[in-house]
Amino acid sequence: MKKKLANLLSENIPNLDKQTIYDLIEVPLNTSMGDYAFPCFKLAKELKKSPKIIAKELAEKIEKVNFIEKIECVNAYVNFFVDKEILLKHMLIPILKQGEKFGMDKSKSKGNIVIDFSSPNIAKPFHIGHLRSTVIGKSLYRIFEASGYDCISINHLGDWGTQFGKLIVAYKKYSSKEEIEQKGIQELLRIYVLFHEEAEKNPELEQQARDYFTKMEQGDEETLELWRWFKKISLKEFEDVYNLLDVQFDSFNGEAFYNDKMAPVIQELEDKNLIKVSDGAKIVELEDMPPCLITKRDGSTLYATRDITAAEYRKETYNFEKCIYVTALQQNLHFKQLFEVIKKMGYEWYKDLVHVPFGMVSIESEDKDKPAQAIATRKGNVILLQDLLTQAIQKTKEIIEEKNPTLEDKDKVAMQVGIGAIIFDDMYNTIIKDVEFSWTKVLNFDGETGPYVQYTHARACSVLRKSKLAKHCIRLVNFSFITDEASINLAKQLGNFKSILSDAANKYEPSIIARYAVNVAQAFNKFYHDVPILVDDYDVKYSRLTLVCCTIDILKNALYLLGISAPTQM
RNA sequence: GUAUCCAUAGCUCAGCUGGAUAGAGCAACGCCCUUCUAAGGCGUGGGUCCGGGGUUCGAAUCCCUGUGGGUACGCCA
Repeated sequence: MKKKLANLLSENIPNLDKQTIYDLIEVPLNTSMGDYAFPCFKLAKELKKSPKIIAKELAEKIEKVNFIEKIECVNAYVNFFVDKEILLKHMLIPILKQGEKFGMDKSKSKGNIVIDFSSPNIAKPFHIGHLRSTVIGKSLYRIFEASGYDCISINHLGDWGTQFGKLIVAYKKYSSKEEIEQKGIQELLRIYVLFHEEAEKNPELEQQARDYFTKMEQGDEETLELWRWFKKISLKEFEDVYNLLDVQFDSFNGEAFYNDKMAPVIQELEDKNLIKVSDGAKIVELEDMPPCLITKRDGSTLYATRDITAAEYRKETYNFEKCIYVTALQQNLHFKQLFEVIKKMGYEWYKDLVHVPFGMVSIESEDKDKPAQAIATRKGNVILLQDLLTQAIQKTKEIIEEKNPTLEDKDKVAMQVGIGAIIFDDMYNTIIKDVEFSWTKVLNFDGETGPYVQYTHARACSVLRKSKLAKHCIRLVNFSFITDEASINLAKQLGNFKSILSDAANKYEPSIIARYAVNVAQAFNKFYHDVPILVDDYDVKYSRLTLVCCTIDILKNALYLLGISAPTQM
């Protein structure tokens, strides 16, 4: 539609090329200003005439063609009113034809994208700080999958390091086999916190922890046995969480996986003359930023070493078009350094490495005047995801009992909606923003929330159910019966899906999908309120039901892209 | 100190590749269920777009600068 308009305009504007004209065309906020608008400011310079006069001349010059209903000139804008029937056809027919597949290019024809996300340090319980990476990563997975890529999800587990040395010390001093087997990760957390409390008084403990970790690195069977045991217990808990959130990983290759793969990479850095020795540590010097540490004074490896190794391994294994790291903003420098080292190694694919950073989560202070508190597992200042989800599901159940007590499958729906609320809340704002966790806010299901979108979807499904017409029956239709503003506005929103999806993919920003879902829901609710759907007149009813069907598909797809399920009743 | 991110309504935020009167939600107050799910819709109030310069016909948006806050900066990840 916009292209057609650009063609039409370019016939009348010889001094601008078609693409420029296309880019200049805007969609006015207010429908009283037409469906599309062309601002004439750019032309003013070239033609050396006031933009108002140009707009007026242009409006008179353009011949009316079939799809244009009216051309108006307001100030320096030429406003186009498109024939509503043609507009509706253009927006809705592709959705009606393709249904749930609309806008979802699952051909995997564009190559591979590796997404590294969630990646928690294990042996600590899953808390709200881990949630963001998990939820954003999963959404990006679906966004790129729907954009034609084959995605590979990698959980780069933090399953190696001094923290395990600490746990071994703590286990031997404060716990027992029975207690850990009985209480699982709760017990691991308890002794981990206790370790840090004791280590403040007795720094000797830290050294013991480092010694145990060194033993692990040297292949000491007794400590490795404990490590494997802790890892197994942790993974069990993580799997429960991933099942609840419906997240799957193609690979769990974490830090331990790269233990035996780093030596050749260090050698490669040496061979390429990138290594310098500073204070006994091996570093790579970088321009405009601090050097990247490759090995410690004692020869052991670091975070960056593992990430360089992992990047090379992933390129070899998956031959990715992009490799995306979903981590907190705090790791900005690390990734800048990592990408720069890869570049210095001579790999052109350093350009395909992308860091998608998100803001920090803190916990709202009970005293409102005090600042929010940082999450700190060591201090026990955490909100566990299990608790959060339990509360959200409980709250949902109460609302269902109150609003829709005869609903079937209450427990299932409560889970879908409660979890959906949490996921949606985490991605509704631009992901770079810091989040201050607040129980009252996260458990409020009014307004721009996941439940609002889900509710709208369920409402649309309900109308369709009551119509007694099957969804697949509602296909081609005479759109001349749709003339009111609420319907047309809804159709326009529905027609935006594809461009919203590509915008979200280009910006690595799931919030764009979330906000779009709310816009569609708002447009539908307005339509639902203003326009009776199940009326006696068959043609009117049928054409309005097309809008209902399209809304169902679009909302379902938008929620899918966010990793949220769309119940048909709630 | 250096780098980086952020600053828009009481609160949480959209808008930022420059364009028409700066938009939502929450909170507050008022209205709408004998009609398809009121987890909804409508209305009212609420703004020095952090300050100051600059570029431009035009700046919340771009550039410079100041302020306030977050984060990171060699042997953690």
